[in-house]
This record gives sequence, C-alpha cells and structure tokens, in this order.
Amino acid sequence: MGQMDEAGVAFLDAGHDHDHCLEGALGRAAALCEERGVRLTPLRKRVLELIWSGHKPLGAYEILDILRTERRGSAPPTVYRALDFLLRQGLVHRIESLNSFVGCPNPDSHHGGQFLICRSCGVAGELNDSRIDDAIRKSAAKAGFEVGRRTVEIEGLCPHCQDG
Amino acid sequence: MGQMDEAGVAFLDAGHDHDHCLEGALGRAAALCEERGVRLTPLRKRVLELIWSGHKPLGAYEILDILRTERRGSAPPTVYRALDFLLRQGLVHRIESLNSFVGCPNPDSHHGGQFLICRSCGVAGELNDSRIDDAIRKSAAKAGFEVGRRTVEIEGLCPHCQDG
DNA sequence: GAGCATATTGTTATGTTATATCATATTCTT
DNA sequence: AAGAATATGATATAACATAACAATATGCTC
Repeated sequence: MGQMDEAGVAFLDAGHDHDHCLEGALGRAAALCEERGVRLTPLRKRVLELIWSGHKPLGAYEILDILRTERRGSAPPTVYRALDFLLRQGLVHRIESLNSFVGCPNPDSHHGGQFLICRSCGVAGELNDSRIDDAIRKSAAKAGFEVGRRTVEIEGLCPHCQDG
Repeated sequence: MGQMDEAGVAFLDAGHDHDHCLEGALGRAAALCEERGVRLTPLRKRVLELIWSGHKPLGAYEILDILRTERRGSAPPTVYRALDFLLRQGLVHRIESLNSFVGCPNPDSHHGGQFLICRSCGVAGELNDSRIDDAIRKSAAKAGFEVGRRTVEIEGLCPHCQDG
C-alpha cells in the first residue's frame, strides 16, 4: 500500500489492498483507544468497521440500515452516539457537504480534514496538505481571525472517473 | 465602505454602512439578473433582502418564519425554490457546516466561497484568497483530481469576539 | 463480591432540514 | 388570444439529527 506524503490521497493507491487497510485502521483504532483509556465497544467498533468498509462516505441512516439487520433495537441515537464517539476520538471525519462520514487514515493527530470527493464514483480521499492550511491561516490572520475548525471539501472528478 | 482586497473580509469594515451595503447588493442583483435575462421576482428579491439584512448566515426555516408573516401560503418549497435560484445566479452562498445561507458580495463571478465564521457572534465573512485556491488546485492536481466546487469554511473567533 | 458511581445502550418521541408532486397562476412568445 | 414556459401555491413526505428517560453493563472501593 502506497505511503502517504504530505498531500497523498487514496486515489493514488492503484494496487491498494482494501482488507488490509480496514484491518489496519481497526487495529490502530483499538490501540489508540486503549492508550487513551476510552472504550472501543463492539457497537462502536462495528460502526467504525462499516465506515471503513469502503472509501465512500456513509450516511448515518445507511449505517443504521445495516445495524438494524444485526442488532435489534438499533435506532438513530445508536448510530449518532457511536459517531460522536468516533468523531471525538478523531477516528472518523464528517463530510459537511454530504452529511456523511469517512474513516480517518491518520487518527493519531487531531486535525481538520481536507477532502477530495468524486462526484461520479463518490469516493472521498483525505488530503492533508500543510500548504492549504498555511494559506488559510495566513489569510485568516490578515483578517484578525482566530482559526478553529477547518472544513475543506473539494468536489470534482477523481482520476478514474475523468475518462468517461 | 472599505474596498475589498484579495483577501478582504467584512470583519475589517469597522465604519461599515449596513443599509448601503444591502441596497448595493440588491441593486447589483437586479442589474445582474436583467443582464442575464432571468427574473428577480418579488419573492426572490425579498428572500435575498432577508439574507442580506445581516451578516449572519440564515437558515431556510428562519427565512420561512419571516415569509409566513408576510405572504400567506409560504411553505418550505417557497423558500428552497427561491434559494435555488439565488444560488444558481451566484447571489447567495450556502454554508455547508451551518445549513445556512449568506449573501455573496461578488456575484459577478461564479466562485466557490471561502468563509470565516465566528463561533461567538455567528457572523460569516467571505474571503476570496487566490492563494488558498491555488494551494487547493496544486494539491488536487498532484492527486490527478479535477477540481469542481470548493467548500472552505473556517470556524473560529472574529476580531471583535476575541476579547472575552 | 456487594454496593455504588459512571458510562453505555435501549426506547420512544420529536425537532430540523430538504424534496417530491401536482395544481394554479403568471409571463413570454407568436 | 393560444400555447409554451416559468413561477408559485399547497400538501405530503423524505432525510438528517437530537431530547429525554429507562435499563444495563462496567469499573471502583470497600
């Protein structure tokens, strides 16, 4: 699996081993939670797993539809509470422009994600380009604005979908 | 009223004439629609006016609550249709992270806006820093991604709200 | 391991945001 | 004036999210 550089993104990983990526993500998540003394319960783990099972952002109700087939009594709060936990731990990101959620490949450092979202196939790749962040910080500083959470979501066409 | 530079933003305009800003926006909107052969009907104009009546992004249902006091039969589609029109004409922007809408100070050129949004007072200032856009374009190009709509929303504290 | 505090999940209800659909009315074109 | 296209009225429902309280599980102290 390709190593991510500063601006690396999933789209580049052609010979991408998806199962390995999922297992890796779950393993890192478990380790991180252990380290932090927070509980990655079966429910939370399952939701994270569902989110990581593809690179397409998943809506809360899509997750719920799957959970309902597995756990009786699943309801919207079931999902939203698990998502709250995963968001707080930096294990998933919310894509504002899609009301959806994706796994975070770098959960160690809390960061606002930058996303490239393909309008054709729906895949979302996370970018973490410090130059974008620098440009934002400089521009905000010029306006005397103290920067908090950043939302950067770029809709467009991924390399695989540009041919058609 | 302060002239906007490349990265100018409403927060900087201390001796800011608000009514003039509103009238200016409505005037420009009317001229643009005339030019484009599209109709800025009374309803659409009123919605735009409501959005421009403050610098805080307005939710569709906030707009609706006001419309209901003015036009019998106002309903969600009334608002969303007007918003669709205004968005298509570039007269307003949608703030994804707030599910809200703000007026666009530069409706001539279609562009994805960049916003600084104060978590304390709620005011949203539009930025249009080409360096942020350049950084995004470069980073996307590196990933082979064809850039479409950009969503850049920075939550934080505006100069006026940093004292407390 | 019994008792207690805390955290997690179950359950029901409701709030908020957005769209589908069809009817009616207005405007533009010829 | 007739017909096409656009805009609005009206009703219903879909999609997204949270409030509030009950029940259960977990961790801690003794």
